[in-house]
Amino acid sequence: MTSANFTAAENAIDFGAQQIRDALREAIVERRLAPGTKLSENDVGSLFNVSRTLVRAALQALAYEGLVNVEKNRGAFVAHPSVAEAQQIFATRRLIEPSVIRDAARHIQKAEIKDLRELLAQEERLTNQRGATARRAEIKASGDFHLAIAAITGNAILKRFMDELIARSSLVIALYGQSVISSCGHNEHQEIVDALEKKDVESACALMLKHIDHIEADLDLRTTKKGGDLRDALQL
Amino acid sequence: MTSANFTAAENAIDFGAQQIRDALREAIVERRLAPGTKLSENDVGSLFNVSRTLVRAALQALAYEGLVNVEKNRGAFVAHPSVAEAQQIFATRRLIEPSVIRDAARHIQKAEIKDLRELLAQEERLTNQRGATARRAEIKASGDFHLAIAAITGNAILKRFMDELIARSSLVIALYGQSVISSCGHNEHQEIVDALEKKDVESACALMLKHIDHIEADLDLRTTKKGGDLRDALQL
DNA sequence: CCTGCCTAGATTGTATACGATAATAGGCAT
DNA sequence: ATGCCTATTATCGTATACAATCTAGGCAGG
Repeated sequence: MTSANFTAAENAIDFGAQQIRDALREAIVERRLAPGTKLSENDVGSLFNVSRTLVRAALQALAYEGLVNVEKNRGAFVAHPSVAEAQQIFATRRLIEPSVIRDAARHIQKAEIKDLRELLAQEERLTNQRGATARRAEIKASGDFHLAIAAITGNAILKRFMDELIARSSLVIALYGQSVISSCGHNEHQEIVDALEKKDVESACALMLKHIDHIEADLDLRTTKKGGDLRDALQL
Repeated sequence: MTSANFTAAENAIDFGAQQIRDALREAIVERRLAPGTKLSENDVGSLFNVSRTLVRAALQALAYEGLVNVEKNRGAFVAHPSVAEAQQIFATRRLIEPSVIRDAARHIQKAEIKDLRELLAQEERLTNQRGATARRAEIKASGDFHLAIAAITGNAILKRFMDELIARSSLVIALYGQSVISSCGHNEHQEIVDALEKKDVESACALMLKHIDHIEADLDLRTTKKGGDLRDALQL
């Protein structure tokens, strides 16, 4: 095997299915891979210097998470959520996240509040930076905030559900988001942490709901499904 | 390969990964496969007359659902939820299902109430039957009731989350359930449907919460994790 | 010039082959 | 008899090979 001049081989890193999955996942969530992009097994495989076997495993996992669609005999594509899916994703978030933050508010400890504040600081830093990479990092950071709250509950299952919802939200925002101001108003995150610190459970809950509403309000879901498909065809 | 006297070969049905996954899933949920049972790739493959490739795909998917654990270089085993996991599963159900039934209560229509009543009738029929197969069908039916409610919301994502929670609940009940009376009190299901029919959202919500509490109360989670592993070793 | 069919190439679906790792059994020393 | 070590075996991890399917481009007919 030509282990000479490939970056992957240079670094001598051996990629497993898990790492491929994570790498693709991150690329999708940070929107470096546009929705609809085809993920050819060969191409991805040669990128990571692994056989199609591992790539397939990674793609199947991502398909289960809803981040890619695998069409039989056609291949895997970065998911392209329909308007209906987008609505369901946010409807689910509205159902779950208030419960999550209630649970988190009960369990939260000082160290965890400090961690959240650090995340906020990181977000602010990125907001003030400019450039594409900073924007991408900001997207991820704003999602990570919601995930950090889910992590506080100590409930691994809930955390995984949130992982999925946040990842898919990122796709929806990529497709239907209007303002460039990525996903989350940073201030709202801050207000939520303030409420958590005061152990004001109801406020935190209400703020979270309003926050989700704001995110969704920034979407343009009026587009008819047909129009979406047409645009899709043009993009491909 | 002795392709002569296997039922799979006789029926000449071609199994795909999806069908293998579903078959295993059903077997696990109906508790025909005890928690801890090893699912060897070779064995499963020869059972379905397919190569390990497809079996692996199915097992990976089930692993993602939390129904099997895959241990590196050791194989896949029917999941054996710890007490902590069991608590998380039910904690998550308590968080989500009230929201689900609230959403369902809003969207529900007459035809769907009728469908639910049919499910109840089916449950009752099975309760009155005796025999192992009837018990297994009853287990599945009682879970299907919760899934049917989730389906009413029309939210595919929520439905999938519930699929996972119900399936894993079945495992937990298999491990820690005390009374033989499987999982759900049938009466409670009926009361919930009654409340739904009256559009009494709050009652339905409260009943559901109480119902989940009852299911969990029937568990014996005092068992130390160590004891569980010991029993596991004996069962194998 | 456009439309429909047909062949060639590319891509996925599945099976198999080989290498790596962990479980197991047997022998040896204590 | 017991405990440790080693050789064997079985199972998993990954790559590759072959079959099936889809896509694209060209050619003939209208």
